[in-house]
Amino acid sequence: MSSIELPKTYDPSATETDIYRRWEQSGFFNPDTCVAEGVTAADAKPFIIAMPPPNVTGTLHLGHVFEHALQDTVIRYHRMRGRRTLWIPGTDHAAIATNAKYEKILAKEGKSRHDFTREEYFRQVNEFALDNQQHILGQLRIIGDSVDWSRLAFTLDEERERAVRTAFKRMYDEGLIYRGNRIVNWDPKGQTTISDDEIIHEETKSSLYTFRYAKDFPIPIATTRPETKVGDVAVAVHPDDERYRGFVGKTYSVVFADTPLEIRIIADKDVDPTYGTGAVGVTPAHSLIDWELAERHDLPFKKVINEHARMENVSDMLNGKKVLEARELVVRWLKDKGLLEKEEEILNNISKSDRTGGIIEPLPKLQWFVDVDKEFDRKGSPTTLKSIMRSVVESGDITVMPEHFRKIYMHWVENLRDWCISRQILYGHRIPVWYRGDDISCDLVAPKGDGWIQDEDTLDTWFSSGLWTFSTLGWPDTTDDLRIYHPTTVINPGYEILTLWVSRMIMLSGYLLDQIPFHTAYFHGIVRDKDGRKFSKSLNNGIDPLDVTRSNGTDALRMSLIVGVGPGSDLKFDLNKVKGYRNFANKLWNIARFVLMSAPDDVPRAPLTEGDALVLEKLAAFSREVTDDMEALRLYMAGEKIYHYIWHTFADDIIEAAKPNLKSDDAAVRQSAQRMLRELLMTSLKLLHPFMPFVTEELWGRIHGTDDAKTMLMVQAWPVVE
RNA sequence: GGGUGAUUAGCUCAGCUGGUUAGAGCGUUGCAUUCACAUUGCAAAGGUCGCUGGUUCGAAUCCAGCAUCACCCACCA
Repeated sequence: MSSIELPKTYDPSATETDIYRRWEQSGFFNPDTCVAEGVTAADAKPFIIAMPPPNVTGTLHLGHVFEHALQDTVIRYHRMRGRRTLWIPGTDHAAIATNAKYEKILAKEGKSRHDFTREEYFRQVNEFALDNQQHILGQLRIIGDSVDWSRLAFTLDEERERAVRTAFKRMYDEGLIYRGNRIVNWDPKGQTTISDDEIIHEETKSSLYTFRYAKDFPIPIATTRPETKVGDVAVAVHPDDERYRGFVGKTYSVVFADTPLEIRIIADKDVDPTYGTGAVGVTPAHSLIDWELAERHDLPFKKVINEHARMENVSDMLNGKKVLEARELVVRWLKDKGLLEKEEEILNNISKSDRTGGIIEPLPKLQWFVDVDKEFDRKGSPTTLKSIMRSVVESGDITVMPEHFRKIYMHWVENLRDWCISRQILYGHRIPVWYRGDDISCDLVAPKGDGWIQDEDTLDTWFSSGLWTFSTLGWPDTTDDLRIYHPTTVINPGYEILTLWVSRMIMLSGYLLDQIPFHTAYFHGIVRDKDGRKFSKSLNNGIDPLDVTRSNGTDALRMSLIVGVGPGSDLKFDLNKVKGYRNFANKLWNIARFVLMSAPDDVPRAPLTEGDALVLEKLAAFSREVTDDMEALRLYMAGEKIYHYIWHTFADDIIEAAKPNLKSDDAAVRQSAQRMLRELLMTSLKLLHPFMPFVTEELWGRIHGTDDAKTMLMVQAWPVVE
């Protein structure tokens, strides 16, 4: 073999694009191709990750690189391990977020969604989304994702639409999806309902007002939202409260803020007699707890706030006023009439929409829900969606990493309420239900005949992503893909979507397939800036990962995000750490340079000296140790160990010790050293490849040639077989 | 109000089921360098492992309590 000359330094920008192209063209990202080409055994154990689909209109941020570095490292390891390895890529239509983004664009042009027909508007948003998709998919290539592009999916494409409608219909037919008039979280800014999990709470100072509806009203009540009190129908007290017992059952007619009210006094044990005045003004239309109270006591409800957060159905004084204005007016009215007994400052939580920041108004609306407590038959015994979600985690069928998220999950499941899945935006999966007069039809397609009108609402984006692990594999058809690749092996999302996404996958996969969606849920944390703050537009502390990649190489960035970051823990992004791994890539480059210069000839059969044999034995033991870490998903450990071995054992100790032997007069000593160093280099490249795929593949190609795709490092056998 | 996690060198973090002088990277200081690599090498300084008790022959590691920080959940009117 002729000697190979390497430049003195490694230049990632000169090689990465070409290497990715070579990987992609080989077809080996697709496990079926690996089997067909004999790279992977046909009966190999499968290993599958369904990528958490990034928002279709998003741009790549460090959080993505972190998440994808973890997944790609795991995927590459298992592929080299000989497993039938599939990483499914895709994007999420992110209904509300995408819709909001597009409406902003329209607003800039002085237009709104009302300027278009529903179909035209949808077409435009979808086109916008798919244009953007190309952008983010290109970025995933830059960071080296070894995903099977032939299985690319989008949560709102035709195949996924069929899956969504099938899932909806099955659940509808079984009574697990129902339409009901209930209090929902209304976002006046986004003009849509949202689920409980899309709400964020912000602690704020508010005033707590204690007052009476009228002079002759016997019980004072307290509230932070006086304007809603025009919707009151009752006052609830604790049944054992001596102060108020005598009034229970009576009804009072009062005129409150010029609005006539009929207030009944009821007793309910949910009322805390020690808080405030021990009496609650009941506003069934604008408070979930009051709605439930009203149902128990058969009270009417009166809606006084509309979808634009303005007052309605009340006195002229308040009608049409915004909620906050109305609050001031009511307080002034109370003061004028001498009805305000106390005003104090308290801390309480304001609910806002996670997506739009709009202040949530609880409103009664006719919406679609998933019933998590309804019993249905599963193999002859009754169960519920909630109990499916509970049991697979409790039993350990699904492993949760780190373990403490299990508790958080279980606690969340215990307190779960029905899931509101209908949204009043146009971009998303339209509810597959049609109405004609009193007739209703739920099916995959519109019913035959004239006059059927489809439900106007669309589905919560998480409903479609909840089907992700199997909608990407051909479900509802019983495909080979589904048989071979489901359940998937690992899912690797951020812990912030444990409830929004992971729980829904468990629910829907459990119900529709009677399978868990994945065996292990490995949650990662959040990438923060140097000072531990979240990256945000308002702080202007954003870092474009592609800038980091350009100057340091993708490998260095990936490695800096993996080493030393345990499951579930947040990490502070540190450019110096990236630079450290850029230096490491260069160090490896020079190790290879030295080895190829000192051992230009491949002498695999040269007899080993005792010392060199010992080095290789230690290397084998080290490889086994690293393999254990990889199997247990301790990437942060494995990465650090490999780094340390290559730099401080291989380079600092072994190479230095070998130098005299390479110059020895004894040919046997020389050849032994040459063989030992070459084996060390090849094994090091293999061990490091999952973490730093580009530089290792580049070196491998320079040593072994690039003519035959099968010689690529990506598909070489891992140093430890079993 | 309930819950979870964190607290180890100047900084960022490892330290699994308790066992000899507590580790890494970065940073700092000193020295070296025509030798594969200055994107380098060698060496050094630097920690009473948040606090208080307990269990133990022995605890950064287990238990209890406390403190500070962060996060999650919750419709207290």
